[in-house]
Amino acid sequence: MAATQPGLEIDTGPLQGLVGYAARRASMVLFDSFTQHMAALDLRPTLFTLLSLIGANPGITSTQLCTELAIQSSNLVGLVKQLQDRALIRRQPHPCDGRAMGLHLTAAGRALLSRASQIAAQADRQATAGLSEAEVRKLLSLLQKIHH
Amino acid sequence: MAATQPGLEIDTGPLQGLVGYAARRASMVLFDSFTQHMAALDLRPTLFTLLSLIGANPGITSTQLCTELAIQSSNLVGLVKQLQDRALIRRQPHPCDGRAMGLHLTAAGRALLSRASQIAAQADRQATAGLSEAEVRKLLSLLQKIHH
DNA sequence: TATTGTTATACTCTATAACTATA
DNA sequence: TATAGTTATAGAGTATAACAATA
Repeated sequence: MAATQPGLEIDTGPLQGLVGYAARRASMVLFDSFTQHMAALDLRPTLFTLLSLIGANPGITSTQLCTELAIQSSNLVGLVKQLQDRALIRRQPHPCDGRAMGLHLTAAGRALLSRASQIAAQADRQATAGLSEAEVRKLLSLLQKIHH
Repeated sequence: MAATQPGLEIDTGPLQGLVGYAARRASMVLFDSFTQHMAALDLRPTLFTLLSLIGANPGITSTQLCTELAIQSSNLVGLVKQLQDRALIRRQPHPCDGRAMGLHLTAAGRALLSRASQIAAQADRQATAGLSEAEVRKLLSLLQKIHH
């Protein structure tokens, strides 16, 4: 007999009531949906996030991105380099701070972001297909309350 | 003048309406709270999850854990080894499948899980302190709808 | 043949420390 | 002295492929 009996229910024990566990599992579902939908554009969630923020905030600096996304500046370097190597962004000296570089989308970056935004919205809708529109809005609002 | 002006608002652009982005950011807050509260017990979220599932399902196998948590079996090996090295679990031959090993908590594992469960609940409450009890229940329900 | 568990490997993400150039 | 950005490095998390033992 096989050890794994498909019908057997697993008790999640003390994990059941934890928002942290539920949020992590839901994030995995959303992440998988995003990755599958975005495969053709070769954009991981992190790169899409960066592209979105640079697109919406032309001239934003690495430090500002780090603060907004709560990531370490040392970890941002490679990500920005990837976007630059793919010619999706360009770096310009900051007008009033010689240490900083402002980040801007290229035309290719704008085009990719436009397509990627639509795909990300589709991936999001698919992963939340079991929820009504009102539930999605409520969920967004509750998650944002935790973040801010 | 510094490039980063603290008062300047960042536009999150197309990320604003994405449940995936909101869930990831909320997960980060919950993860940080968990890590801080659990530092004394030296339990990462993953190890706590494993300990919880083994505690609630004595004799559970690696394959069952992998299915439940949606992780690869090759990645589970090291995690189980850590728990075993810390004498929190023991492995017993499965009664009716010579290939499988049933996982069980030791007395030390039960004691640690008991303390850790309380701390995890505290961490969860702190990260969701901005929500009412009804909102937390609603949030849990919506997140679980996405997962299942 | 299929499944359980394992090793090896590689890529991503994350965290820390040390460094440079400029403010 | 503090800040913007970089390099190097190490620890987790995650993915695939290949394998031995057993079903």
